[in-house]
Amino acid sequence: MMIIQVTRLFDLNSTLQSGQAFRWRFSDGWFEGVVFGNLVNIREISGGLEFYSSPNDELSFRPLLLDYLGMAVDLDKVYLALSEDVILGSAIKKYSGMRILRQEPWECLISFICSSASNIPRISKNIESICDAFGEEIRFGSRVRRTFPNPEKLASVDESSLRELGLGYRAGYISATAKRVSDGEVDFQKLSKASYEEALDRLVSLEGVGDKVANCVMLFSLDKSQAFPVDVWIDRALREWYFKEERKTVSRLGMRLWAIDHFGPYAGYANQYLFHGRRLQDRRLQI
DNA sequence: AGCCAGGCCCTCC
DNA sequence: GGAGGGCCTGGC
Repeated sequence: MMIIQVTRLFDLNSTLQSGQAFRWRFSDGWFEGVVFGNLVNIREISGGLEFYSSPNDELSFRPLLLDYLGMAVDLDKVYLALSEDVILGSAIKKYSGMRILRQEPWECLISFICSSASNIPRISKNIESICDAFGEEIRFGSRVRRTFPNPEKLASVDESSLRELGLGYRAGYISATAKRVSDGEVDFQKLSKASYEEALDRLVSLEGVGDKVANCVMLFSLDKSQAFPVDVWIDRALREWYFKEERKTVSRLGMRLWAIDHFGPYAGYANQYLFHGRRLQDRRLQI
């Protein structure tokens, strides 16, 4: 067990339950998840975080965890840049401390390929099934979870066995993308350093990856804070809160271009707050 | 029963 | 270039 003192603004709940990542489970006041090959239990305590990790010891895992949680970013600076926008200002106040995760790109990519025409419970189930079938076991006391399988592993299984997991038509996309990634066609390290446009071009060349999915991957795993994924929720939020007067309909691509221009280098944070706010406004949200 | 979902891809205009 | 239909599966 280890306790981390956190002086920075942070809210674990909204960070882990705002649809960015799909392997966190909440029970008895703790979140349990699998990141960087570790089974992790974490909870927020006053003034900080308490966590367990396995198989790595907490001392060596701590920097990875903080990085994953997006703790390197100065949220006050982000808020300062965004809060001129009145609508965002109130969302920021409401969900203060919600951070953008920095996830592992490969898992993030496949997760959002799975997200197409789906919903969070199903996506979570799909990802967990993939791990159960092809990942490697990790134990922590009596708890057992499995890692997310690497590109080589997923490239080696055939599409039909993915379909059997209930992935539907996404199985073909996953299979094709896994092959291209394991062939070395995509270098996530490189994409993380590349420009937004360069990374976008590369990602949308993959099967099952369009503008929305690519922007999710860039925002949640490739350090592109201006990335602005436009899904149905953002579509609604912008239409209702920003384009109320507009007569003609704006396309999703148009929305993304507008948003990056309007919100600037932290458009991705704006996206996350708008997304979260608009979803919570609906009753029947499935967390 | 039939529609629609955290989209993408293909076809056709 | 952009609108429209099809696509797996599950839930209402």
